[in-house]
Amino acid sequence: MSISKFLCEKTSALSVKRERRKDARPGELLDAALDLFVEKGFAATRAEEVAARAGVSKGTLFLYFQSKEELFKAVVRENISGRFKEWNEEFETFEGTAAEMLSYCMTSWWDRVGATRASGITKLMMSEAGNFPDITAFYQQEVIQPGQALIRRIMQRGIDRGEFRPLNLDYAIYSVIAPMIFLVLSKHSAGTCGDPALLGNAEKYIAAQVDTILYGLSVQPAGKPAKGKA
Amino acid sequence: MSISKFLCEKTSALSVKRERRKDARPGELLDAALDLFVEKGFAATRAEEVAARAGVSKGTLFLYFQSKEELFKAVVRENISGRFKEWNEEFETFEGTAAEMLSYCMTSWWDRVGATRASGITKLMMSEAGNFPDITAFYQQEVIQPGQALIRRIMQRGIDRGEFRPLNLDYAIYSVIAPMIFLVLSKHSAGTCGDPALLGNAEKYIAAQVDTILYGLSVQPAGKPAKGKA
Amino acid sequence: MSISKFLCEKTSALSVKRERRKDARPGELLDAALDLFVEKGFAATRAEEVAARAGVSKGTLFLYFQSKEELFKAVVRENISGRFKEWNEEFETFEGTAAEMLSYCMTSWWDRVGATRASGITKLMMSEAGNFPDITAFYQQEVIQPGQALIRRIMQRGIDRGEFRPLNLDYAIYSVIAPMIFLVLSKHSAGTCGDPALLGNAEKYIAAQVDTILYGLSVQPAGKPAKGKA
Amino acid sequence: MSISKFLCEKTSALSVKRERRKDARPGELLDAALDLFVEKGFAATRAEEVAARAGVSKGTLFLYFQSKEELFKAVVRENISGRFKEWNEEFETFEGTAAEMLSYCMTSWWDRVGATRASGITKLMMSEAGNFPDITAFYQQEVIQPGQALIRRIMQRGIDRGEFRPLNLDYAIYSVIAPMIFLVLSKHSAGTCGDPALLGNAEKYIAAQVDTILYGLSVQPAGKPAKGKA
DNA sequence: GATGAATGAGACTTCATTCAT
DNA sequence: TATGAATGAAGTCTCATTCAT
Repeated sequence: MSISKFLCEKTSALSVKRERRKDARPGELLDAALDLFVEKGFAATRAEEVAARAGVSKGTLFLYFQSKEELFKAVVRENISGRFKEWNEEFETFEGTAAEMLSYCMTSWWDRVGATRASGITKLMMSEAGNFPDITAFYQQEVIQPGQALIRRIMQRGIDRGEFRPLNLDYAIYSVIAPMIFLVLSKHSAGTCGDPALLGNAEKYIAAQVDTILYGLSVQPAGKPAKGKA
Repeated sequence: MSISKFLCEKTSALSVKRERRKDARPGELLDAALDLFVEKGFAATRAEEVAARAGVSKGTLFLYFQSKEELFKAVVRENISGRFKEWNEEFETFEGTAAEMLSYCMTSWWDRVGATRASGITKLMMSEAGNFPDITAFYQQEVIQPGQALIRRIMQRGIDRGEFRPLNLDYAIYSVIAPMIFLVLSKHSAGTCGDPALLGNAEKYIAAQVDTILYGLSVQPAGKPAKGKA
Repeated sequence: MSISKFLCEKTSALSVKRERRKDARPGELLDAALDLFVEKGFAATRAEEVAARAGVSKGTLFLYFQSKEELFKAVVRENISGRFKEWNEEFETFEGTAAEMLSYCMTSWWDRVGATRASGITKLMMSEAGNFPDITAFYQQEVIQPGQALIRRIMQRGIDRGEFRPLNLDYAIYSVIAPMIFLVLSKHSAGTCGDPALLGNAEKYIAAQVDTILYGLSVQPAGKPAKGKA
Repeated sequence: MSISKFLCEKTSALSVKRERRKDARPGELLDAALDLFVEKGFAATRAEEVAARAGVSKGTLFLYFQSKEELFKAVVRENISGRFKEWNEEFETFEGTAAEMLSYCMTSWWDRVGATRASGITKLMMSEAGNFPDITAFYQQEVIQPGQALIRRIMQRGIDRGEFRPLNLDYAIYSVIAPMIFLVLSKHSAGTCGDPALLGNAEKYIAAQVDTILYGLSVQPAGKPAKGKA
C-alpha cells in the first residue's frame, strides 16, 4: 500500500468514524425518546433525560431535533414508516386458507411489532393523540387505515372462499384488531388493562385468540350452538 | 304554618342550597378534571383550566384538593368506587344460560360504563399509570381484578354447564375484555385505534363482538350454535 | 355612617388597594423596562432584571406581558402615544413669528421630551429598529412623520411670511431635527457622540442651536437677522 | 530567469497567496462582523453568522478572536485607527476661507466616512457603549475628541479671521457635528430618525446643512452672507 | 490551521401553589 | 369560603465556546 493511500485511508477512517458518530446520533436519540415517551408520557419526559439516556448532553438533542415536539414526531415516523408496504406484498403472495392467513397475520404481527419496542408507539399515540393533531392524522393514514385494510382483505377472502360466515366486516375486523391492541397496551400500561401474567405468555394469548376467533367459543359438536343475533 | 316556621324553612332552604353548592364544588371539579385529563392528559391539563371549567377560581381548586396530583387520585377514586359489588350480586342471581349472561354483561357494561364519561378513566389510567404507582395498584385491585374475576366466573359457569368448550380461561377471558377496552379507547383516542365510525355504532359493534365470540368466525358445519341472546 | 356602608367601604377599600396595585404594576414594569432597555439594549436586558427593578418577581412580569418582545413593544407604545395631537393643537393656535415658534418648539421639546426619560426611546428605537420591523413602522408613522410634519409646517410659515429665506424644506427641516436627535443620543450613549459636558448644559446647547439656525454662522454685515431669543 | 528561480518564485507566490489568505481571514471576519453588528446589534448577532458570512467555520472565528466580545473590540479598533492624523495634517495645509474649509470638511467626511461602511461604527458605538466601557473610553479619546477638536479649530479660525461671528464653540461645533451624526444614524437605523428618502440624497442634504449653517435660516436683509459652496 | 460536533451555562417562559385580601 | 395576584421552581431552547479529529 502506498503511503498516500495509507494517509488517505487514515484520514478517511477518522472522518468516517466521526461521520458514523454523527449519523448514529439521531437514531440513538430516537431510541431513547421512544422508551421514555412510552414509559412516562410525552410531557413528563424531560428533554435532558432523553439526551442523557442517549449518552449526550441536552444541547446535542437540539442539534438534531428542532424541538421536543419534532422529536416526538420523528419518533413516530421512525417507527411506523414503510412496514405496511412489505406486509401487504407478503400477503399478496400468501398461499393457504384464509384461516391460515389470519393466524399467520396475528402471530407474525406479534413477532415483528408486538414483541418489539415499536409496540410502544401504540400507547404513545393513544396518550398524546389529542395534543398532536397532525401526527394523529398522519398515524391514522399511515398505520390505522392500511392495517385495517389488510385485515379486511384477509377476512373478505375467507368469506369469498366459503371459509368464513358472511360477516359485517365493518365490525368483524375488530375481533382481530382488538386483541392485538389490547396486548400491546397491556404491555405498556403497568397492568392497567390485562394482568402482568399475560405478558410472559403473549404467544399463548395470541394463539388462544386465534383459536377463539376461528373456532368460536361455543361447543360445536352437533349442538344447539349460541345463536348470536349479529 | 307559622310565619317563623316559614322564615325558618326559607332560611334553611337557602342554607341548604348554599350547603349543596359548597358540597357540590368538589364534584364539579372532579367532573371537569376527568374530562380534561382524559382529553389532554394529566400533564397537559392546567389546574386553572379545571377550575375555569368548574366555574371557580384557581384558588378554590386548591382549597379542596391539596395538589394537582391529589386531584388526579380523587378523580380516579371517584369514578371507580363500588360498582363491582352491585354487579357481582346481580350475576349471583342471574338466571339464564352462560351465553345470555355474557351477552348481558357486555351490553350492560356498555350502557353503564362504556357509554358514560366513566369510560374515560380507562384511557386516563392507561396513559398515566407509570406516573402514579399507588393509584395503579389501587386500580388493579379495585377494577381490573374484580372485572376479570367476574368474566371468568361467567365463562367458567358456561364450561361447567357444557355450554362452552373447555377453554383456558387465563387467555379466553380477554376475548371478552379486549373488545370492550378497545371500544372505550377508540372513543377517547382521536382515532388512534379503531376508526371514528365505530363510535356512532357502538351497540352494533358490541353485538358483533358478542356474536363472533359466541359463534366463532368459522362456518359451523352442522351447527345450530349456542344461543346467546345478544 | 351606617354599619353596612362602613363594611361596604371597608371591603371596597381592600379591593381598591389590591386593584390599585394591579393597575400600577404594568406601569412600574414599563418604567423599569424603559430604563434597562435604554441602558443596556433589548437583548442584554434580562427579564428578571426588569422584574426585580419593578420590585416583583420574574413570573409577575409574564403575568402582564406575554413575552419580552411584547414588553418592548408596550414600552415603545406607552412612551410615544398621543403627544403629537396635543403639540399640533398648540401650534395651530400659537401667535408669534415663525422664529419664535421654532425657538419655542425646540425648547419646549427639550422640557417635555428631551429632558425626560421618554428621550430614551429614541436611542432604543435606533438600536433595535432592525429587529422589530413592525414597531419600527409604527414609530415611523406615529412619531417620525408627525414630528417632521410639524417642523415643516413651522418653517413653511416662516417662508410664507417672508421671515425665512426660501428653503428646500426636504432638507432644511433636519437643521432643526438633527440637533435634537443628537442631544438625546448624547444623553443615552455614554459619550459616544457629543461629550458628557453637553448634558449638564442642554438648555444652553439648545439655545445655541436655535441661535445658529436662526441667525446663521456667518457674520451678518449689515443685517438685522432674525433674532431668535436663544 | 533561472528555472529554479522561477520555481522558487512560484512557490513563493503560492505561499504568499496562502499567507495572504491566512492574513486576510481576520479582516474578512472583521468585515462580516461589522456589517452584522451594525445591522442587528451585538447581542443579536450570532458568532456562527459572522463566520458563515466570512466563509469560514465557527471554530475558525475563535481561532482568531478569543471571544465574541474581543471580536467586537477588534471591529471597533479596526475601523477607527489613525484617520485623524491624516485629516489634521490636511487641514494644517488647507488654503482658503474658514467657510470653504468647513464645507470641504463636511463633504469630504461624507465621502470618506459617511458614505462608507465605516459609518456603521457610529451606530454600533451608540448602541453598545454601555456594555463596553473600555471600548467607549477608547472611542471617546480616539474619535470623539480629535473629531471635535478639528471642527473647533476650523471654526476658531473663522472667528479669528472675522469670517464668523464670535460664537461659543462649546456649543456651536455641534451645529456641524449633529447633522453628520444624524445622517449616518439615519442610514443605519431603518428610518428611526430621518426618512429613507434622505439616504439617496445625502450629498444634497450635506450641502443644505452647510448652506444653512453658513448662511443662516433667516432672510439676510442687506447682507452678503458668507457663501458656502453648497 | 480548520472544522463542526458537542457542550452546558444561561435566558425565556410556564404553571402549580400560596396567601393577602 | 373564595379570589386572583404573586411567586419561583422547573423545563425548553439558544448559542458562545471547546476540542477531538
